[in-house]
Amino acid sequence: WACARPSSLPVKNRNKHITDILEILQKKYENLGDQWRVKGYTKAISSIKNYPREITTREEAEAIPNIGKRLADKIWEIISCGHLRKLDYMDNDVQTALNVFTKIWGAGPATAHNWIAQGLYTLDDIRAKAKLNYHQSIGLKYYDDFNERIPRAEVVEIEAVIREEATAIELGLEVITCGSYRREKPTCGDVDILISHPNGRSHQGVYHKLLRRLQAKDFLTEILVNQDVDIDHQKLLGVCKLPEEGRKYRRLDIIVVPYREWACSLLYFTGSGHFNRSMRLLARKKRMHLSEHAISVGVLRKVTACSGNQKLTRGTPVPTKCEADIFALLGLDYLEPKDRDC
DNA sequence: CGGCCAATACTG
DNA sequence: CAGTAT
DNA sequence: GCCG
Repeated sequence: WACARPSSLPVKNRNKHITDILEILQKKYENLGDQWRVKGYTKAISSIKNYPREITTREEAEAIPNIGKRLADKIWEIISCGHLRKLDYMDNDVQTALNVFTKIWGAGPATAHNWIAQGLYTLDDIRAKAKLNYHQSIGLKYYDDFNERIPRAEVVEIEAVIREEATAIELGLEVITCGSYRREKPTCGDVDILISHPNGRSHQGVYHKLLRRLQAKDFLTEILVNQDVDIDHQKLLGVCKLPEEGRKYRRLDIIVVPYREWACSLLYFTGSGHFNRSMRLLARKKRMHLSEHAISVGVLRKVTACSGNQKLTRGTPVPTKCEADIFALLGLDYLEPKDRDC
């Protein structure tokens, strides 16, 4: 299980000539929205990158975990011909455009294909002719900034602004930056900030005041999604910019949760996404249910032909005070955030 | 074959 | 509902 | 895509 062991030290990839080509194919399937095939490629490419020797035969390839007949054939063609004919049949202009378009926040494979079907191939085409929804218009406006990594030092600055404003509203709030920052990555794609209050009630009302304050000082510049689920749960997907000249616009997520959900929220928003899915599947196998709200035991599921696993009972939520409680319930050794990067 | 690296919320 | 996002 |  990915959630059961820390990510190991990287090994030198002795088959880059193979993985480079497979990654192009994987990208193609990403652009098609074929998530399961992409997962298959991810596992296969990872296995190859961790393989200690240069692969020289088809049999050797097929013996590697997560490499089946189809990938073994492709690998053999790469080894023997130095080339994969399948790539020649790909329309590179289309693939290039898809890669560019799907990096617009709010545009995925379906939208990107629609645009190409309309004869649009460049960001200038999109600016001039595409019909954009609100999310996509913001994604396009800040295209370069959003696709730039955020140095940890800047995440610290952004967090400081939010903590200062939050603390001015209510003393004792917990404000913590999650995501790749908490996993100690050198740079981050966005800033994920989780807010709650240990007394279990003073988080209420903080969200709206915080948004107003951040907007008033022109720090929060755009609101993409404003989820106001109930009095206990709010989530912002927005855009922020530090005040100094030349600062970049950054994607900012703020989540406010009740303190009873602190541990599960912290776990969820720290990720990684892969780690979360792995942990949730393990929970399911153990007849539990893990979400960003809670971990429940005694969940019964019905297995039906058409809709797969459906929950019959919600089970009983187990109180948790920290992430370690969740690991323990699942029978796992605790992993530090930096070791959840898989 | 069907499951897999999930569960949930919003937009249009 | 499909699409996109976390 | 791979796997059982």
